[in-house]
Amino acid sequence: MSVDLRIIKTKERLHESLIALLKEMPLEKIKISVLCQRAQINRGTFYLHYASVDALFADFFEQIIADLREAYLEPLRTKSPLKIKELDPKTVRIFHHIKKYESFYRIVFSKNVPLAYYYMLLEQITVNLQQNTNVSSYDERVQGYLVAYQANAIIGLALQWAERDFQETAEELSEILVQILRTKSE
Amino acid sequence: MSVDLRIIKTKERLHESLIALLKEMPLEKIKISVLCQRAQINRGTFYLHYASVDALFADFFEQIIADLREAYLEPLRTKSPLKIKELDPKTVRIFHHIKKYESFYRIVFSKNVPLAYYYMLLEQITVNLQQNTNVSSYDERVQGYLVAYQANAIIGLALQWAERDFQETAEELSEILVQILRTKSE
DNA sequence: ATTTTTATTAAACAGATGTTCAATAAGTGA
DNA sequence: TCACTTATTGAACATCTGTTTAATAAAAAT
Repeated sequence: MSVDLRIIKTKERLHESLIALLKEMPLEKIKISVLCQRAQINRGTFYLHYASVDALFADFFEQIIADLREAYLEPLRTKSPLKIKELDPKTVRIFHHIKKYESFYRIVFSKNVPLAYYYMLLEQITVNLQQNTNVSSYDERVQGYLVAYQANAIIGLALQWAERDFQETAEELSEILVQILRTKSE
Repeated sequence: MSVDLRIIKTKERLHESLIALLKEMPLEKIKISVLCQRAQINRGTFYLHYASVDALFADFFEQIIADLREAYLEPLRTKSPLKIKELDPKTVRIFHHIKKYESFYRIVFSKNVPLAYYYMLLEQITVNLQQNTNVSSYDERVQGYLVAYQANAIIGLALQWAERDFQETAEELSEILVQILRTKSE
C-alpha cells in the first residue's frame, strides 16, 4: 500500500533536475519544459504531480522546514520545559538552520518568488514560539498578535542578514537578537 | 519635456483595466492578453511600458506606498522632532493606512504574489522608523538589524490582521502594538 | 501649419503552457 | 508466474507569452 515506485523515481528525477538547473539560473527562469527534458520525464507527467515549478520547489522547502522543526525540538529535549524569559535566544536554532540551507534561503527571500514560502517559514517559527510560550496574562487574540510580532521580527533579522549577503555567522546573529531583546526600550 | 500624452493615456487605460479585472479574479489569473483587450491597447504596447502584470501592479502599489510616506510625515509636522521612547505607537499611522487600502493589501499579502511587494512595504516602514530613531548607542550594523526587527514585526501584526480578515479596527491594532511594546519581557 | 519625432498598431513568429487522449509500459498483488 | 492496476508516454490542441517588423497615427517642436 506504499507509494508506487514509478512515482518515487519520477519525483526524484524532477528533484535532481531542479537542483541542477538552480545552479545555472534563478528559479523564475526555469521552464517546465526544460526541467522535464533534463529529467527525462514527459511534460504531461510533471503535471500529474505538480502544478508549477514553484510547487516543486515548495516540495523541497517542505523538507527543509521539517529540518527546522526537528532542530528546534533538540534543545527542548536537553533543557526541559524551559524556564523562560519567554524567548530564549540560545534555544533559537533558526539562524543556524538558515545558514545551513543558505542557498535555499537566498531563493526563498528573493523578490520574484511567491510569498507562499515566506508563509511556510513563518508558520513553523510561529509554532516553535508557541511551544515555548507559557500561558500568559493576555487573551488569546493578543497572544496571537504577539507571536506574529515576534515570529516576523525574527524573519526580519534573517532578511537583513540575507541583504548583507550572510556576512555574519549564525552565532553573531543570535548575539544580535540577544542585544535587541535586552534593549527593552523599543 | 514632460511625458507624452499618449503614454499617459495608455497607462491610464491599463490601470483602469487592471482595477476592473481585480474585481473579477485574483491577480495571478489576470492574463496580459485579456488586460489589453479590455484596455483597448495593443499587446505589444503593453510591453513597451511594463514587463508583466506584476510590474503594472507594482506601479499602483508605488502610489500607495507614497501615501504611507506622507501619512507618516503628518504627525511629525505637528509634534515636532518627537521625544521618543523611540517607537511611539501614536505616530504609527501604518494601520490606518493599511485599512484604507485594505483591498490592495489583501493582494499584497496573498500567497501567490511575488515577495517584491513585501519588500516595497518593508522598505518604506524601515525609512519611517529610521527617521524616528535618534542616534543610539548601537553601532550602525546592529542599528540596521534593530530596525529590520521592528519593521518586520509591525508587518507581522498586519499579516496576522489580514489572516483574521481585518476584523479589528486600526485603533485596536495600534492598541495591541502598545500592549506588546509595554511587555518588556519578550 | 508643417516638419519632426515618437508612440501605437497589426501581423507574424517561435516557444511555453496547460489539458486531453488512447496506447504502452512498469509496478503491484495473488 | 500471470493477471490486474496504474503511472507514464507521445501526440495533438488552443491559448498565452515575449519579441520583432514596417506602416500609421498622434503628439511635440519649430
